[in-house]
Amino acid sequence: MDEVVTVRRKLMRYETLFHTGDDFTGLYAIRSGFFKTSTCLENGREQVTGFQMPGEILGLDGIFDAHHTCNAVALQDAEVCSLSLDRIAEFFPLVTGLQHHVHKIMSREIVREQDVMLMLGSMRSEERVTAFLLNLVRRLHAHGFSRTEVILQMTREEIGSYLGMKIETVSRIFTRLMEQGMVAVNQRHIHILDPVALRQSVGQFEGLRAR
Amino acid sequence: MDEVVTVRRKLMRYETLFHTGDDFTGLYAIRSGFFKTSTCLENGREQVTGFQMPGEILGLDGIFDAHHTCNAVALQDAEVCSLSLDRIAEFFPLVTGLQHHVHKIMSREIVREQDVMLMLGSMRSEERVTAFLLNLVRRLHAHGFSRTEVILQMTREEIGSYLGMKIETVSRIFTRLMEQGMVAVNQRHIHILDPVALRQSVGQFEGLRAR
DNA sequence: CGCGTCATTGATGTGCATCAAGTGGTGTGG
DNA sequence: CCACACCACTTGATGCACATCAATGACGCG
Repeated sequence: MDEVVTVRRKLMRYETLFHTGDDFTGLYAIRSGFFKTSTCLENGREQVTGFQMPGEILGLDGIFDAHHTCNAVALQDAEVCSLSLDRIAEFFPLVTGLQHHVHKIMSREIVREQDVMLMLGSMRSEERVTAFLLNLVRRLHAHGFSRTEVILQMTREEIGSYLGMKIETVSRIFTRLMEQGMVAVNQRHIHILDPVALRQSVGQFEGLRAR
Repeated sequence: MDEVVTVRRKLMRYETLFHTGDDFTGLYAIRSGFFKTSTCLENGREQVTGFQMPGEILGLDGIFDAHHTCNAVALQDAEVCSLSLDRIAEFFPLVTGLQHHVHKIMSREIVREQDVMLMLGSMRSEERVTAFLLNLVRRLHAHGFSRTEVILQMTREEIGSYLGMKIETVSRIFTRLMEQGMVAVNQRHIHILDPVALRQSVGQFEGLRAR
């Protein structure tokens, strides 16, 4: 895989990796740091479309018409590797299965977004927040972090924008979960106290495929 | 492209093309007929994740872990072509750009789902229905159908499931749009009377990228 | 016709948004 | 070191959009 890495790039907190409308030049593998993607609505407000962490891929949206359709912003100081699709294609005859790997990454993205659609379409707000938290700790744990402690890299506003609810509602739900003893919340520091109860509170969706 | 078509298959109305959990064998290009994709929630209810029409591709969700994660059901008698990804890969050295074409299709799917997420996360229900209608006629028009007349292939229930609202709300919004003179609704026959007003009623989202 | 499915319409309830005020942590300048 | 401002966040009061519950209507089919 190192063969297709063209450039490394460091970003400072709040620096933008690419903007909506930028020419697509290739994908980005996150080596360190935490990102958000968002799109700008007409009225100037932004809607967060996803959060990405080390080990994940950014930029798949730009392949379609060679332009990006969202903004990608680092929420922490971060480092990424540029991957050129051309290089991947070039190496394909040699590295059988690499092409297939790209398909898998894209398919996973499609499936994941279907899960978010499901969540937005049919969960109540408390279920969305718990699903969000559980998804976050699972992905972090997959990369070696704690499965009970999270330090959120995003504001309540960004969480709300992603989950389709207002900042006040996010806040109220955090306090409610705290009152029920499921989590301990202190600023952006979240301690998962009762993962079983959390999963139950996601309700009929606890069966959502883990990824 | 004909080279990668392995099999044609005819389906009757309400017949299932693939189920959740089925082994992934390849993609399907819709030649005729109208499909829905859905996933089953724990309690047995279903959530519709998309509608597909001739010229579109089904099955991208199955690439990730070689199993499908949703059901695809024909809403009309339909015909599809099976496309084997292996065959595509096999032909890749010969047909340069075909691989890239697959990437584009997958990227478009990712971008489209981001739009649905946006819609579910930040539109009110009247905006969702109008956005849904406009999206439908645009896609149909792209395939040679009228841009003012639609015959819905799905029930109100399925529309509601897709848009994240209840059947009664869907119904009320259709009558409201009719009262405002934007559309004429007769059962599943929809006549777009005032596309300009419809687009305005989508509000700040009229700028959503057309695809 | 009588039944089943799908859709419409009305009455009522509730979850979340909205509006508004207050808290606490952090940084800055006097 | 404190006063002040600023920001992210919390908390409370009120309103509205949509869900829920219930009844009725329209169409197709045996």
